[in-house]
Amino acid sequence: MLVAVVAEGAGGWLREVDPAGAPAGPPRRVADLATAIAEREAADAPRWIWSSTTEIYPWLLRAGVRVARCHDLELTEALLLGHAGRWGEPRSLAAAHARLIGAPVPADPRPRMAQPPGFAQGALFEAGGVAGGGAGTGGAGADETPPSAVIAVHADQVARIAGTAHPGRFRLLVASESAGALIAVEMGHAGLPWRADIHDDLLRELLGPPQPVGPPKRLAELSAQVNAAFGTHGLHPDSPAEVLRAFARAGIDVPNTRAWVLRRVDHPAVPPLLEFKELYRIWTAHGRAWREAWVSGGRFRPEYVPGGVVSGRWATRGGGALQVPKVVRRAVVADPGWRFVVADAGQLEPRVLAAVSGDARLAAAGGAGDLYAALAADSFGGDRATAKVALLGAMYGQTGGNAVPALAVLRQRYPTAFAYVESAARTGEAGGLVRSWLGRTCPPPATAGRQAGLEPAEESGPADSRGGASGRARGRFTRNFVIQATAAEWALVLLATLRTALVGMRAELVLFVHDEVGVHCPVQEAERVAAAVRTGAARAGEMMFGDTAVRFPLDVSIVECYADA
DNA sequence: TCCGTGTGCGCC
DNA sequence: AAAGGGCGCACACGGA
Repeated sequence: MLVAVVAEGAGGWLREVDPAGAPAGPPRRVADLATAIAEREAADAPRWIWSSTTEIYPWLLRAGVRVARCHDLELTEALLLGHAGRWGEPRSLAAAHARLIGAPVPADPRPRMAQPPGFAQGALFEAGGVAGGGAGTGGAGADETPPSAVIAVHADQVARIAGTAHPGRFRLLVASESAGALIAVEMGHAGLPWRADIHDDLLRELLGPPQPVGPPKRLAELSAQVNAAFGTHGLHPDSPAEVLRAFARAGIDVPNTRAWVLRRVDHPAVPPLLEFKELYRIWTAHGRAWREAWVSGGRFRPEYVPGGVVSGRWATRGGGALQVPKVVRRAVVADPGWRFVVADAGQLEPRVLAAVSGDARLAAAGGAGDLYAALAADSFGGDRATAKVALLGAMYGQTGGNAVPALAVLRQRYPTAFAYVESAARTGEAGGLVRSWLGRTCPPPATAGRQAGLEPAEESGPADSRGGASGRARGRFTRNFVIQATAAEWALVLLATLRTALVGMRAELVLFVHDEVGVHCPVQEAERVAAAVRTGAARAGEMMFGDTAVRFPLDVSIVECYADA
């Protein structure tokens, strides 16, 4: 069953909807929306249709209400607009409804910086003007009684989904995207356990004791060593311009000061410079200031943004939760008597390539525990490293360097898989659109390929098909998109499946980094959680690709500290 | 002083 | 000749 919902102050409106999207009962006004949703959830757990999980669900969670399923109209609208090649059009409920009735389409509101507790609800959830201020709508036609806009847009989306290239897959995409939105809010609500005392010890160990003024001791020492090596005073090692000038004075010409460039430079300033860069990074990006901003009550609470990346990967708004340096993960420690179950999907992207391309030979390799080893045994004379470079090169668009002979082997031995990524690249170079397995669509060149900025008067279209730099860049982008976006879908399906499996346990999802999930649970539940995550991975493969030889093995560990995973 | 851009590195 | 995809974040820099 489906129930459309719209908030209005602390209350709201509910109305049953049938699978085709038509109203299946009268609209019902409730004074206490959270309680009404909780009661209905306990009764038969319908799929809730609402404008935006990000807006409504934090408020429900704070009221102690969890839901099993939803249909997020905004996220779905974005997926459908993208599928139709209309990237960038407003996707709010108000905009979708305006398009539907031929009214002027309002722009999407700017993403807010942060959401303080008790953020106003009300007008957020209904299309502009439709709610009409609640009680005042008595004189309007019945069709405009809330949640009429929610119902109308949902019905329209159901119809548009049916018109996509693979409706069954697209439905799975919409369901997992919506589930991901629920999970993102729940993860932000739960937070990642974070031990401030260990974090402090770690910072002191790496950076030395804090100084009354300026950087910690170790950083000051390294800075002095760099200056001594250059014969300078007051040079700031984090200033690329100053470092470049210093190298130039020493007769060393480097294009930039990136670590991998400096590593090949023979000069006494290089070792302390490299160490400085590494530690300075930790001090500025994950030091005390960071912790005071993002860690509270023993939990790191970033804000996740599902679908924040065009490929469908999540992003974060503040806190950098997807880039916590490995050394800093020592501060992520389970509560007493609890554990982390951390699962990492190994070799996910090459396995996805094997599955989506339907290359039987590559799929056979993908049925093994180590895909690269199987690939090496099959076609590279047992040379695993070369096999890996070749496959990664094919997926990222590398065509030169050491990988050339290996790529030729790949092309000859796995022509179907090779053709899959080559086709995606050619489509992108010609200005076309490519899609993930479930139907997420890449942005058009006007949006995505702006980097090189060489575009003359002709905007989109096959302007670059003859091979300009920006055309090739877009080819690499679309080549990778079909893989990365499908891998993101697999991870999302796994996450949604796992979430359902955890219902009834005390276990909580607390971590999701592209192809890695983490669950915080009592030690007694750890084995059950580990089994659930393995089952989830197998289910995700089946739900996405049906009967395929490709396996998606997980590396699962049960640890007290995230750094040990 | 403010703010947009560039640089460089963290993660996958 | 070589040629790598996607992000977030903090700082330095430089123009307004």
